[in-house]
Amino acid sequence: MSNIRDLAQYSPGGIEEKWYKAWEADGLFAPDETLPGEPFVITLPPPNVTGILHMGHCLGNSIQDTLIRWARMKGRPALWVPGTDHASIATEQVVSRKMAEEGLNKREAGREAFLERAWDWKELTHGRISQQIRRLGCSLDWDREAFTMDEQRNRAVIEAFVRLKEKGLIYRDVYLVNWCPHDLTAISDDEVEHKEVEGSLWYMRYPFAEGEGHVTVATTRPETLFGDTAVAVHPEDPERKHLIGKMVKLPFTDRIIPIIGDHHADPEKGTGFVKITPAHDPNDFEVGRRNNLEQVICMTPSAVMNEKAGRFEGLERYECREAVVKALEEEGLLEKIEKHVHQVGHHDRCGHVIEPYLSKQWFLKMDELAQPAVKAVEDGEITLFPERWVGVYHNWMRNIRDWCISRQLWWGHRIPVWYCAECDHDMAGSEAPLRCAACGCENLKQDEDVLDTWFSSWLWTFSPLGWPEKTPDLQKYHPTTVMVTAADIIFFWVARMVMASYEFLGEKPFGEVLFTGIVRDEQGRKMSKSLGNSPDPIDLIDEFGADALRCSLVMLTPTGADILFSDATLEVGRNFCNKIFQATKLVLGVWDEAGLQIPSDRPAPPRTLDLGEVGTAQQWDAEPAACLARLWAGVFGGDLPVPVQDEDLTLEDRWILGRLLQAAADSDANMEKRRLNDAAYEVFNFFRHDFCDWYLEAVKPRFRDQEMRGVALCVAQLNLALSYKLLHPVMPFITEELWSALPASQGYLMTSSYPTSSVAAPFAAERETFSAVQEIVGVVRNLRNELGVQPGKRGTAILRPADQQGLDNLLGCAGLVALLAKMEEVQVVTGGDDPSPAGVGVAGQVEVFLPMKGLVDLDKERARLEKELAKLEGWMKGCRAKLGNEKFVSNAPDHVVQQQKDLLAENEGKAATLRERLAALSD
RNA sequence: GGGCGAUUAGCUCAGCUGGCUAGAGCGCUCGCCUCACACGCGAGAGGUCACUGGUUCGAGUCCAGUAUCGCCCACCA
Repeated sequence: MSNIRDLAQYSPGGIEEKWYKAWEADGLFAPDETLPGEPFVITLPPPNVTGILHMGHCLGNSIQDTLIRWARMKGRPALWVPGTDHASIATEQVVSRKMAEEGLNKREAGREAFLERAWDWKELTHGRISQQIRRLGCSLDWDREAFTMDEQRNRAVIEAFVRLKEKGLIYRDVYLVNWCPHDLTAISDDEVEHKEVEGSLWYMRYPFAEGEGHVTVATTRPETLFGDTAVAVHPEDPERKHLIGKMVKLPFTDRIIPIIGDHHADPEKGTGFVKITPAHDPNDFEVGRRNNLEQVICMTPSAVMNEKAGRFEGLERYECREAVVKALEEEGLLEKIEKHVHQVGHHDRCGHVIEPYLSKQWFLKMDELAQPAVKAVEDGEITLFPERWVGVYHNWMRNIRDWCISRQLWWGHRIPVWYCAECDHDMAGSEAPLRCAACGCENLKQDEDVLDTWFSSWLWTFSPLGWPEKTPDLQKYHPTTVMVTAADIIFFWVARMVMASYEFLGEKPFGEVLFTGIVRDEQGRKMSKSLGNSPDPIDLIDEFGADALRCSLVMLTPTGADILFSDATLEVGRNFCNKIFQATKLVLGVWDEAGLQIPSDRPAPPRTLDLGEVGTAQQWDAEPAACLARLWAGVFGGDLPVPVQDEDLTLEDRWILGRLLQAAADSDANMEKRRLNDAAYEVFNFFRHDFCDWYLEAVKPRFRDQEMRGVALCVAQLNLALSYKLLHPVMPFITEELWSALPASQGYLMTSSYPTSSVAAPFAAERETFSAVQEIVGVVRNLRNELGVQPGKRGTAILRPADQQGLDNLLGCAGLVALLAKMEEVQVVTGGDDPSPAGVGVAGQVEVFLPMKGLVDLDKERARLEKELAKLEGWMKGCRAKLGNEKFVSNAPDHVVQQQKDLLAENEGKAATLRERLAALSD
């Protein structure tokens, strides 16, 4: 970026595309198999090909890319496998809707035509989605891209189905399933969303078949009475058990049904009598099985009453409900109506009320599959983060129910089962069999239905790696390292992936699961397409840049909590990008003026960078120049462009190097702990506050000095370079761009080293001195502001340390204090009378005077001092009480006690100064 | 009905193993276009850490309970 000095502000436009293309063209997204480290592998949770990506995807993808880039830089073969999900029912709905908009009907068009449309749609959305992912900067290995319904994945699905069927875990049964009358398909338990609904409880009378009287049953669904085949009472119900065996007449029909005894009936609930509708209620279905009751279906698949409803035939279920209630009332069979709030199941995809419906479906037995999956999490073989999800996971696993895997849809993996037209024998396989294995006839027909979309997703850690073939990828990269996903699909997906991997490969699918929060808008609503409150990430990237978006998302994402998202949060990231840019601009400008030369034939820097090998704290302290040279070689390769002696390294140089190495170590430690937000914040704060606000301000005079600037430039450039390295996983584009602009850099930042460290940061003494300087500068600035000194007015500040050691430390810092506090002169004195009139403050053990030549408003100054003194005294009172408490002194660790003593002494000194000052002012 | 989470400055949230005179960003107030940056710099104001008890020398941090909000699970009498 030769024009870096010409740009007023950082602008990501163009830069992002440029680098993404370059990375891809140079093959940097593929795992570098020459690296010795342990592979780091993620399979991207495949987005649905239903539309475009939303903010939730951006969050998850940013986190994954951050992890992958970090691991890659640390020298591990890093593989991130892209893919998309066919999303059976969701896509089918979208495509049907599109067709409806054109006046077409899915069923009239037919299966083939519909599938053609669906594939077209898939092509379109896939293109859009992969474009979005690229814009975000995700370093996915596109050569390994997979689609849950492509040929390879189809083979995997069929293989899985056939194996499970042969094992006897897949069975077909007539069962009461969750049926969506809108989409006309069965769905799994997990796709049912329970919502609270204000309904009513209707008390209906069923007259005895013989004689007078009736029983009263309470129901929330009067329309299902046409499916009733019994009334149940508890077998030990003393009030009612004598009625068992009697018959009652079902209103509006000519049927009579028995009163039976079944423990499902609760004497305490309702009237104690329960109508039993085996074909329309899950409990009643069980009761019916236990008691061999007839199953009477009284609705069509669309939830319209059928011929069993007599004169109510043809009414939609809710119309029928009203009509039945009215009719009951007219006939005196309605005893009462109560308001009743209850949970009603809705289809999570279309929102329609689920109808429990009797139909023949394929199921997968789950309890056996769940065993190893439970054990893996119990044993810590797989860790879930945040940990609280472990309980949720186990609770589901231990109460697992069989999975209904067939769907009455077209878009999906067609169930690989063929039925014999003669004997109804069924055969599973990857291809159509020639003849029936049972009777030999050749009239075979494939199942019309498709598999639940999650039946392909649950293979996702290994199907993209080539399973069922034993590919090299599968051997090298499975189990994967980490799965990053939102917790709302822990059952649909995460739990099932664990089961599938143990079942088919005998090993875990991943070592850890990282649950992200849900992205919400400013009102706290979940961002969703239906609400229309999710911005198009492309628009945000256009406006703020991908780095800004990623940076804001990662910094805002605490450990798995939901995050509120708004444009304001993006400004943080954008502004930070500009800050990095500006700091670089300053350093490069000075570099150019200095005309320092970097030899072009220097060696390349090593692929890994262990800061501990560069120097321990002791080595840095003893021979800083040598350590600096090693750090330079580790980051840039080759030698420092200027000779550096130990004494060339100033206080601020040593301080910033110490802080830099500390930030690097902390940042990596936080990445290891998956506290990405802390890692990002660490560098953010280091760069913005330590490096820009203090270091760059402190070295500006040296930057203007021909003799001095060489060393400062080297230190500054190292700080920039290491900051880029630390920030690259989160903000890949701007860091790559600025890295390439550094005179000393070589190669791609993306595949350069990420610093690691296990040693303490150096320059402890210098860091202490510098923070004393910071405190003094703070006090001077505060005095200037509080006393209303004009900004342009540079006066004299007088520092009076408490002791000789303080004096020695400070003598060399006077210039630095003057520079940073914008004073003409800073004097360091011992003893003597207080300068007066002057503003007074205390920084640690140092008294700070700002002589004001009669300009001070005495009342204002007194008030200021009193306020400060009061605050101090309040604290000291508490502290003395603590130190006076024998138990504290004997029980608390020594360093804590000592720390309190030191603080007290310091504050007592401060208070004394303030009191003296107050007394002087009162004279 | 069962379970989980949240409750800290006006707003959004950090605060990981108890030692904090409780932090950040945004917003607000005051002063600055200081030769990298107004997407900026400097200085401030602002909090009984939801409530009640307990453990402890010491609790925002641990325990018990209460309240409010949110989420998940559960067979819709």
